[in-house]
Amino acid sequence: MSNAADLACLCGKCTSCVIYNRSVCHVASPEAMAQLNRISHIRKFARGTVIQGQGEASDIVGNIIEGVVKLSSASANGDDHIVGLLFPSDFFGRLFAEESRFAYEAVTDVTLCAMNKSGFERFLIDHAEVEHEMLKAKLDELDAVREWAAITNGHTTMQRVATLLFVFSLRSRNQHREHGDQSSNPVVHVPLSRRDIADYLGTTPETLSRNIQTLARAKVIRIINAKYFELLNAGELVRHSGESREDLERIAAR
Amino acid sequence: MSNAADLACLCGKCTSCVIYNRSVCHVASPEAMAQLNRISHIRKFARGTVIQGQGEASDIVGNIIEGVVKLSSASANGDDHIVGLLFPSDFFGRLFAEESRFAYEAVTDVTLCAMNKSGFERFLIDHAEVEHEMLKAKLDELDAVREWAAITNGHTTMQRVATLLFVFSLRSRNQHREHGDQSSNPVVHVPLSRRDIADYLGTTPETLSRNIQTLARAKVIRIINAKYFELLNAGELVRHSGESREDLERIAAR
DNA sequence: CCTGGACATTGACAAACATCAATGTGCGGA
DNA sequence: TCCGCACATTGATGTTTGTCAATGTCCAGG
Repeated sequence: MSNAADLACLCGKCTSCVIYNRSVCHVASPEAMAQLNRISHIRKFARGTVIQGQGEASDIVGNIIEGVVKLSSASANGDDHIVGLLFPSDFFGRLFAEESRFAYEAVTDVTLCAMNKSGFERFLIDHAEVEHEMLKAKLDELDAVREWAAITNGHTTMQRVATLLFVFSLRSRNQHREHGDQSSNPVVHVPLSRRDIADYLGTTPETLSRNIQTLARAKVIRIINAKYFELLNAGELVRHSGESREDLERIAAR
Repeated sequence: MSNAADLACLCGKCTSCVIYNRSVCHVASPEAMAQLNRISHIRKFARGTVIQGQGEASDIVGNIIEGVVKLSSASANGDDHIVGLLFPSDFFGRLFAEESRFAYEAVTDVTLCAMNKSGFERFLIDHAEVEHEMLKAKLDELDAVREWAAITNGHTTMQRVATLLFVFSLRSRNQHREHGDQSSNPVVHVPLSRRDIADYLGTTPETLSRNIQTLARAKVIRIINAKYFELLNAGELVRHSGESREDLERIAAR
């Protein structure tokens, strides 16, 4: 069927889940949590796995525990575009629809807290407080998608590249700080291939590469390897993005 | 305060409202409907009015009865982009947030079924069935925004222009048919200025105009005036859009 | 350790697009 | 009705970007 390894739920009580505080689950009552424990199970998907194809029946939903999932749409003429990226604690899948409008693909190895779609839909009927939280999360997501659309739309490729790098630098800040070297420059981890980044930014790998190299030559970043960058001059990166720092921080916070 | 004329609710019972069947209200019970009648009132805004500014406190929500509202975002460097258009039966405003991330502006004269934001939020607590419908609507909207982002992102300006014209032709089909002349070609009404269309498509008025004129020279459309077009060759328009007809119809249905 | 293949980079060129500037057009107010 | 102003169109030009092709680099598997 799928490349996923199905396991029994290993997370014990949801309250000890690593993403509990950031996911919609945190508003669930103890009774609701117990029911969530019953209907959810951990599933792992290897990097590159198409978890759900575009137009396929939507039958699995849940929260991302670990890894990055890309949401993409292929148009009639063949080229596909990434319309969203999902990170740990983001909700995965499409509720209340027969099929998924977009393809979900694991960009890194992914761990999912998965539930049967209709099972979770039934759960929501009895737990309006979770559905309420879901609505709030989706309203936030809607703003974020629109905001990202405004960025990819009217800006130069350089501005989009700078925006993406800076936003990812804010997101990976915590990980970096765990290493304890506050003195050195931040390290930005972008777990996407050049093609995926290009698809996300609405450009080509060639144009993207040229812009990254330009930033490197200008000593704004240093390319450690294809997926890791050292941020040498955050102020310059913000300047290249054409956005205000506050806007960038709001985008990163999502 | 605002340019709006405030009136007592003229729509009588919500069940006779012109957008009742398409709005979230249609799932409300008689009791809920009575309460909606109490907390809502009709407001009218003249073309060009900024109903809610970007970053302003969000205090008014509701349904659009008539007219078109644009949702736009101005970035730090000054240029603004239209990230969405709202049509009759669409929900207006941002629930569960202190301020609005985007500016709402009346593109045509607009009639709104308006409610106080916190009043409607309190209403939703007691009426989970309406909140449930709201969630479904927002999930659909999320798909639509992502789909539109995919279109504006990786396509040429001509493809975006053709897509917009064809989608608007499907939306204004009903209006046209009311005139009774099924024999003649469909008339497409685009109630936006060239600048607004350009902002929506992520291009400039000049490039937009050139593409429209190219379509006219190719006898795909005929320009009646700045906001009305006669559709001479729908098949060719679809071809220029680079999308399949099914995809375009789904986008139009929203 | 070597090798093959996928991925990233670089170069040269053509196409699409934005910009600046000028001209045309239509609508509403005097 | 006429006028003025905002809006739409058209033209000329430079920049950005996509495309095609070649080369370089990194990593996994033998």
